[in-house]
Amino acid sequence: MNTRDKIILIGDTLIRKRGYNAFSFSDISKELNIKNASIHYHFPTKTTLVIAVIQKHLMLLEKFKQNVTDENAIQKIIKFLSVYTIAKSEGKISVLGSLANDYFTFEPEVQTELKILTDNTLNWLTHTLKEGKRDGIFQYKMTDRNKALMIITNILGAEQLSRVTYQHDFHKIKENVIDDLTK
Amino acid sequence: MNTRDKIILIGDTLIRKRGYNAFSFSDISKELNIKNASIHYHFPTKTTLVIAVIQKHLMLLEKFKQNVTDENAIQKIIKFLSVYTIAKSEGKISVLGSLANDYFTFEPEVQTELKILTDNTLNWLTHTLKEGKRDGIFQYKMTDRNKALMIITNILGAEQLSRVTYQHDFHKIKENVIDDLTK
DNA sequence: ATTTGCCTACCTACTAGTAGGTATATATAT
DNA sequence: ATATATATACCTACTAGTAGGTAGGCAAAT
Repeated sequence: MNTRDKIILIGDTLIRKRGYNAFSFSDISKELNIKNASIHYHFPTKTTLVIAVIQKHLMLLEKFKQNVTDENAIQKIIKFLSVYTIAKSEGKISVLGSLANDYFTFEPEVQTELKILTDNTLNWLTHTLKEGKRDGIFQYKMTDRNKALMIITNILGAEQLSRVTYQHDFHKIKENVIDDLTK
Repeated sequence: MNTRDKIILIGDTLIRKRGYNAFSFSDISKELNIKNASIHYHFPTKTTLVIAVIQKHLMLLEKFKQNVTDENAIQKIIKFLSVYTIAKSEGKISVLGSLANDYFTFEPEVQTELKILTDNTLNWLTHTLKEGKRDGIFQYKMTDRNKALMIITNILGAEQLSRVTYQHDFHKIKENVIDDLTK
């Protein structure tokens, strides 16, 4: 892996473990054993780095969508949630959750990119729920987008809350989300 | 109001609007038109300030509990959720949500206080749900604590997500939580 | 006379970011 | 093949500004 990609990877981890405003370029440079100025060679500002991190996740989301296109709705949802579970087991919350928290401290460009990632995620979830309902796998009364909102907020909230309470709470919430959908 | 309480109030607002790691003592001193060092007179460290903020919310929670003791479960839940709605309309998320995000950047004492606030909130919610179920007002299959977890994560997640999407999403999620409980 | 609540004036450590230099590799022109 | 130019990826050394925090002084209230 080249240095640029390593910086993105470490930045991503720091954002999701500690938060955007709780890490500095020197955290990254120390881990890579290069100098602070060298990080600025690859990313002139912290803003350009966080945008690169968001764009990596936009790419990963597209890949994920393609990987699960042939599966049924319930399998899609289970795999979607397992992405958050795996990250959680490594002490990381989602970029979406972490950066949403710091939303008002960002420059407009970052806010725009984050909006795109959020909309993409929410749209995929909405569409997948609709598909599952059409196929008689899922039951719920509210609109598809509202159900998507309920599920995504359960996950984002669970990531946060289980930092304070117990890791186990995250898994309980995830199980409840799936049980509730399939009844 | 004395200066100490003003500092707590401004600190509280900054934490909930921008996050713990995105504000400094000078943000507070500028707003109060006093010097940076004077903040340190009241709160020797940033840690002591955030603890005072959490403890204020512990007090407010106790007051809230007392205020609603005579109401029925559904009214209790509605009033509980409206606390978050009012804050949201002022651009503030809950202390719980904001500080949970920065959990790993805190000293142990802060983590302990935050755990207490979280447990108190969760316990009250669990107890109120149980009460409503006993009285035939609420219907749900999972355990009381699990239901409490689902509701609180919906709210915490909604606070975050609606920063990125639309203010309106927060209200939709809140309505869904109440509708789902009462069916 | 002591406490309260602020002040001036400072400190150290760190932040993001810049200027300018260098070794190495690669591409191009002679 | 050799000289030259260019790009890459780092470096040292620096800047201006901010972070949290401290020492000691002073006026007013208790």
